[in-house]
Amino acid sequence: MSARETLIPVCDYDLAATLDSGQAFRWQRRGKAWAGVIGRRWVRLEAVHAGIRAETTEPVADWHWLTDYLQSDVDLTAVIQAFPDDPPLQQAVTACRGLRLLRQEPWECLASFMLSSTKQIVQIRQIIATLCEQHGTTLAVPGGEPPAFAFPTPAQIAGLSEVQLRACKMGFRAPNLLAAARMVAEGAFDPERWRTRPLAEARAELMQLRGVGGKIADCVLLFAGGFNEAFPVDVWIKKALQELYFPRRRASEKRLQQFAATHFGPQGGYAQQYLFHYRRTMK
DNA sequence: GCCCAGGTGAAGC
DNA sequence: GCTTCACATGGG
Repeated sequence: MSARETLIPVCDYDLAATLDSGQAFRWQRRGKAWAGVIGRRWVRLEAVHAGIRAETTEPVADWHWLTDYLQSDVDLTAVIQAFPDDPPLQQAVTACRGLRLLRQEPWECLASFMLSSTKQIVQIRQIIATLCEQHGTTLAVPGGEPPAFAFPTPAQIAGLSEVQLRACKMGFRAPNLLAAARMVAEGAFDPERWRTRPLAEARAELMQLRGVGGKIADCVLLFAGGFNEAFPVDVWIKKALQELYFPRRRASEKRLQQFAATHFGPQGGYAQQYLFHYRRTMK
């Protein structure tokens, strides 16, 4: 049975917080719903009482691509029970209950976070929107919807010049993205193979790319690879850790990194997302 | 104008 | 080892 719509039954899922939390950059609010692109499909999502209502352009027989992206089968209670039992984290969990991690497509996630360095989230969204509009494949959308575009493939980006990429306002990040796209297009880097390796190896593999350091690698490991123990340390997390866990004395960069890597356990990536969202939206 | 942004890499002590 | 700086661009 194919249909253009479905209901994904799920509870404890804050769709708005999840889609707007800075882990993915392509979701647009449309009233009570959200419009976006997953792979080569346009999608509209809306939180309803029984779960998440989804609508696509063409009829769909198997919705696994969407439930996998949304990670709607994850038992959030079990994830949160694996968190360390400390007051700051419990406070963030209480405030942001229902916040989830998505499972994104590896190339789009890698490229997106390569464009994220020292940019505000609103600006990252703008750069990526421009990149997709100018260089991504146009997708079919329902009547009345504005045009939608796929994220440009490695081959599409590899065929561009640095000047064309800089025209998307990505500045000094342009040569790094171009080099990565060319490596993928030439077969010198597989944007998916790292997911099958142990975390440390996968992280090292990603960090071979110029412009990918520890933080961006951790974002890709977490948001596209399902490495839930990955804990990206960015400026917001540094503020959160400093204020919540070291309020008396200033903690060094190294101390914060050490704490981040050891305190939060196997579901540290979820904990990171709660602390990140809490610090960014609650104060 | 000024400071900062989901950083990284290279150069300087 | 650790600290400082350049790198584009735009928001607040």
